[in-house]
Amino acid sequence: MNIGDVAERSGLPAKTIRYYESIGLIKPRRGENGYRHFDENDLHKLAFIGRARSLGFTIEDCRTLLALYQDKHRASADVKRIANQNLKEIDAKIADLKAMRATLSHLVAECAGDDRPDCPILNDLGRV
Amino acid sequence: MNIGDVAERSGLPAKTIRYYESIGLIKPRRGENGYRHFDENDLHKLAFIGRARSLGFTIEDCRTLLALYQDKHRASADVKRIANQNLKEIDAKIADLKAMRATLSHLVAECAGDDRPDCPILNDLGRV
DNA sequence: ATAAGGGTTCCAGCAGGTGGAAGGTCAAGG
DNA sequence: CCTTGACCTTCCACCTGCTGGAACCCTTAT
Repeated sequence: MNIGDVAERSGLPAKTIRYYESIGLIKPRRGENGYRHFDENDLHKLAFIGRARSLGFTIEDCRTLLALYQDKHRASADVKRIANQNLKEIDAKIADLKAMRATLSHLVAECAGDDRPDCPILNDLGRV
Repeated sequence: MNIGDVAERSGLPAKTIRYYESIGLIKPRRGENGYRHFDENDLHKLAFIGRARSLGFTIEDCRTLLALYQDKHRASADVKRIANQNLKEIDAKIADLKAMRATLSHLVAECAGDDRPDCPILNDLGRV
């Protein structure tokens, strides 16, 4: 299939697919007319990358995971290690966001109808 | 204080602080010798930006949040609306991260993590 | 024949920095 | 007084992960 078909089926923009080829993530064949030609394996790989990216894996993670995906003799432990690392990073981000949310919502509550110049909340937000 | 001091105290690299000046987030004074000179207010702003950035806020978000942070007469409907908008965005980010986390942790739990080639994480990622 | 709707290339640019070169400044030690 | 080394300055290039646009070729239908 052409890039438009595989774009639709994988959910990735054609531009992004060309970019992925340019960095060597996929290697579609070329037809007589120069058009890229994608097979089912390419489609699976693209869907794989798209999903991994949406789960927060970097391109380099994707490269590693794809190699493991293609390697029939890989150990699942390798994959699990990468996924667990990602999980840790997600947890850290959630914790940080929750802390920020608490601070901001407190600020909103304190802010209402109060025009005193000195605000302890602002001091807290900017604390070093 | 000089950029090195404020870098250490804010936890931001000196390079990043110069970049923040270049885009107008902070405006440190300059000494006779051309060195940037930072006061406590600059330091607080930098610490604030650093925290907001680490939570996934864009630079433009930071600009808005800083205005909120600096506004001594912030007891207005406008300021409250901005803060509430940011709260909504935080909530959306938390929800996204939680969804990502749920998917990943489910996959990690399913994965044996041993040296066998069968890995549910990769199987799931390869779904079209 | 022509127009629409694919496809191709390359070049530029976004956010948000980071690294390095080339050079100016300052305080301490010999 | 001079040198050394740690600081500071500017500028320009590079990074990730795309995205947009120009300029052009290919295919198909009318």
